[in-house]
Amino acid sequence: MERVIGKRPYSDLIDRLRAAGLRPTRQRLGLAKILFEGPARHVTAEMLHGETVDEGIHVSLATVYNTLNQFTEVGLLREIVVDGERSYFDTNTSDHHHFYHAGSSALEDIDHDDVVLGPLPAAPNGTRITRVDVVIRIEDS
Amino acid sequence: MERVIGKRPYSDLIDRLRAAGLRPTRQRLGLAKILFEGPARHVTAEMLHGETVDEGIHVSLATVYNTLNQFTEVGLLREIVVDGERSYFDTNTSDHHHFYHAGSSALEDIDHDDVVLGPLPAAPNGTRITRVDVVIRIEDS
DNA sequence: ATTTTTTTTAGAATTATTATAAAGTATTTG
DNA sequence: CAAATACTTTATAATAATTCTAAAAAAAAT
Repeated sequence: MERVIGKRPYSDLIDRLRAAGLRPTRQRLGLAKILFEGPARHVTAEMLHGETVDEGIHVSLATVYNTLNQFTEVGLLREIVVDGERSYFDTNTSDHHHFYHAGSSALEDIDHDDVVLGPLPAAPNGTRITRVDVVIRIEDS
Repeated sequence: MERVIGKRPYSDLIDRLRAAGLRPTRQRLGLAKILFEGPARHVTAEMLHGETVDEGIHVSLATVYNTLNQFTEVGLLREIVVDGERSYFDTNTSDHHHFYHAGSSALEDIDHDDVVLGPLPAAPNGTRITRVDVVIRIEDS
């Protein structure tokens, strides 16, 4: 994530939110900063909320949920479901797959090209395929 | 002991539960009958509980959850996670994949051989692969 | 600056599931 | 078989993740 020296620190994020039709509010900017600075990552609402507390940003848990859902709707995040308990949001929105560590519930990205799929079966009548998820479950050996 | 085929209606299920180390109680037998008679299917706890009510069997929801978990532990069922809200249990315990219909939340089995996977990426150090799930998400077109 | 629209928030509500502990049933033992 | 033991079921409470509500706050439009 390159940052141009001399620019106002949030201007990239402001533009990004505006482009997505979301008002660049204090809380959305704070969350976007945490999410999109640094390398790609996987967060839950609870994790993200914890980080806002650590940083002294005041954002309610409800807003964290709202924001994660909105960011997902506009394509800034991708929602991943691996176990039934909680939802993960992936800042890597490209087409890719996941390792799921059953013990720690941690996710790890697998590059799209590292999983080779043959031709997919035909979708049932009246439907079309919108996404293919491959989850490779791993355990400590 | 000789067993007369077709004599006692529950004897197969009783044997199956016993073999799995589970006492063949009235409620477990009732649930097993619903689950394992007829073709393979995908159920949630709520669905299965609804069916017991329809059949006039009295089984509490807690027991339905307990039983689904126990059946899964002993390999009589396979748990499938596709969206975060609820867990599905699949009476087809063979290695296979799924279509997930986003609109109706319905699952459909895909035969193992209908999804061809190339060589898998190496599991991270200290871990081993225990399962690979392919979920093909479909929507009405 | 005023109005309008959108957003945030605290807290209540919902949903799926698991825990608890008392009562019931199955199995084992004598 | 009956008594003792072990396992199950159940109603209910508890938990956890997430969404809803409606009032207050902030952003954008006028």
